[in-house]
Amino acid sequence: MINITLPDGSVKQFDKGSTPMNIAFSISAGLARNVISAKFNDNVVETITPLEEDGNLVLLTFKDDDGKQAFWHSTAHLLAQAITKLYPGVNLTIGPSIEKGFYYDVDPNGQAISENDFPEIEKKMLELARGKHDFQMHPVSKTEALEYYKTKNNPYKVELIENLTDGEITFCDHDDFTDLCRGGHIPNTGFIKAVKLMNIAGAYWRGDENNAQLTRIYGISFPKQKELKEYLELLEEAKKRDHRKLGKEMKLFAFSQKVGLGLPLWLPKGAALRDRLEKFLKDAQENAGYQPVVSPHIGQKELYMTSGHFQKYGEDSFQSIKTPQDGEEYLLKPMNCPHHCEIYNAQTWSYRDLPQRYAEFGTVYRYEQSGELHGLTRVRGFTQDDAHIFCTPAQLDEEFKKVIDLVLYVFGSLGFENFTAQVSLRDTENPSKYIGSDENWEKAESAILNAAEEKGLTYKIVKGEAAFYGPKLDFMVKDALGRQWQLGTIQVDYNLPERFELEYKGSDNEMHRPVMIHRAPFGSLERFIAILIEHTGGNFPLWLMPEQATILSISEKYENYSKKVLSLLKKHEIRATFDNRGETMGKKIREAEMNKTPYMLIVGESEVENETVSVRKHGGEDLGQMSITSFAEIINAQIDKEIYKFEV
RNA sequence: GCCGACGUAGCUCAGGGGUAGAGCGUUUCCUUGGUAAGGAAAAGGUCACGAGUUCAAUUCUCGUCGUUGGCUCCA
Repeated sequence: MINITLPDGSVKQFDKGSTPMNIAFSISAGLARNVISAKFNDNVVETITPLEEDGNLVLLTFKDDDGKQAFWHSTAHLLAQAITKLYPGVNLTIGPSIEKGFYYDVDPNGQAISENDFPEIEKKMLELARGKHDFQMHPVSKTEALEYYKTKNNPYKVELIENLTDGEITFCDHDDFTDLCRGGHIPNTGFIKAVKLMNIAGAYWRGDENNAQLTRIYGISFPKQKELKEYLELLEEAKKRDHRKLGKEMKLFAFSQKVGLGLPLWLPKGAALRDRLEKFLKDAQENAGYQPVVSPHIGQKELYMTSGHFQKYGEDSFQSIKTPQDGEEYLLKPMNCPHHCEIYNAQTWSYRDLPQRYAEFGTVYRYEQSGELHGLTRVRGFTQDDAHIFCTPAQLDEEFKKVIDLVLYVFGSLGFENFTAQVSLRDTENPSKYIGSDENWEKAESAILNAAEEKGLTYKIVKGEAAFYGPKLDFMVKDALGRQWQLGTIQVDYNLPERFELEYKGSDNEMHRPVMIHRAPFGSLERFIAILIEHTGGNFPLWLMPEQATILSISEKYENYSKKVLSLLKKHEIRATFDNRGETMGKKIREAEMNKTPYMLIVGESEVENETVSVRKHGGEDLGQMSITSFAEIINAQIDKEIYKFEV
């Protein structure tokens, strides 16, 4: 007998070799019908895996994340089977589950698979699924496994197997299909009732652009048709929040082919929104002891040779700017830090002067790959809310923590609660990607980890994601479609101070090297605003809204009074417009609703008589008639609630 | 940069080898209206650009540019 501990803490005895499915049955038949996977001692196992020892068992259904993963991974097998049947000769590679669904990478071996083929593949998959074929794992020896795929002429699987150790290699069979697989399946294909192939894309084998390009098919599946329908509807809703669509509709920004790829143009409403965000952060930074600085948009090539940026990125960047004089080379500024280092170097410093915190909304230009450009989230010209803190090594921890506070304040004020903190460290196996000594890197990395710990951040560590000069703490936020973007970033840097020979005089009367913190709470204004648009669906906090109120006159007769209201609102610093067109009230309200205007002020005979406005909120709530002053109070109270001061 | 899809009016999109359509928006006229579309008329397009096939190309083919979904990259 073995003792199985269930999630509720209860311990039950079962025969040795009982499977999770046996155990599910012993609890209830209903549960057993829905169990698709299981976790034994934190490892995902099959529902038919015999359990041989005591342990904790979690039975998983499609509602559990791990259950979904098993479900989707199993569907990937099904996709592979369908493709193999429809396109004999394709070479299968890998087919994992992902956050939302699964994909399979195949080498089509010269055959063309396109989106047009999806319906046929989906049909085949469902047809195969209906056979209720069991997924069955069995171990194979390395020799056997290699033999199997060599016969099939599949170099990809052979490569995968060669990197595995004998004894840990398993195949998974279902129906007449066999695939190399480490496990995590649902009991049988019959659970898969709804399948949708989402898109097709090129992907490099093993993610290396020097390797062959494979065809990747993305898909998603569900136990019920209804769930698929709901998922697709959710996707449609998300698309409505796309910042590229809303940015155009709300006249915030535009792109022009004539101006150039990835070079955003800010229209008046968007520029004003940006301005408000800048002012918001400038106020907070002033309270936090930052000093504004300004540096030019270009700098001598030599500057970026000193920093190392040119050696690292020069080839793939905008090329140098020609001058009438021979031998002069200037570059568009890709980073503000070299300039700020020279600002620090403009005078001599004592340890008593540190930290120096230099802040600049600096516009930088980077030649991003054309395929990578994406609305405002990935552009070639953008403005960083950049600052560099020059401090003594002893001040580093404190300064770093203060920056975390500032970033959290910014995110909190703008409603970004669902961020991921990511500590990006260097890839120690690839030292040529980085500059500076091991000692400096270790100091910088431990400073970040300590600060993140002390601030109680939940963070994940990613090796190999550091900047070339130092490790980072990044704050990542997802867009409407679930794609993750880096917004805020804080970086510790011992290396640029060395390269720029930055110094201060210590209490010991000797010269010392300061440490630098690079930081940007927004990251870039462009990307931040893009994500803000997607999170709010264009319904920004009132203090950011381009248009806070609009006056809708019931007829043109009330033009004079409406204009008076408009000027009163202006006196109260409320951004308002006046719609005096000869349209019906229904139409004006509809348009204001579509426009996302937070407050509609209706003006007719009664309002003129009483010197009031009738207030309708976006969404339909009727606040009734009130004086302009009362309305202004409501607006200001709401703004005060939304935006608060950053205190150090 | 790589693989795939797409590019028709200001916007959203339909169409299709014989030089174009809808809705919304715009303009004008009628209507002067009380909480999500009042009515009518008009203007508006080298069908992204270039080449090829064809009697004829916006439609088919190729190329370029752009957009887009991924991959790679991201100081």
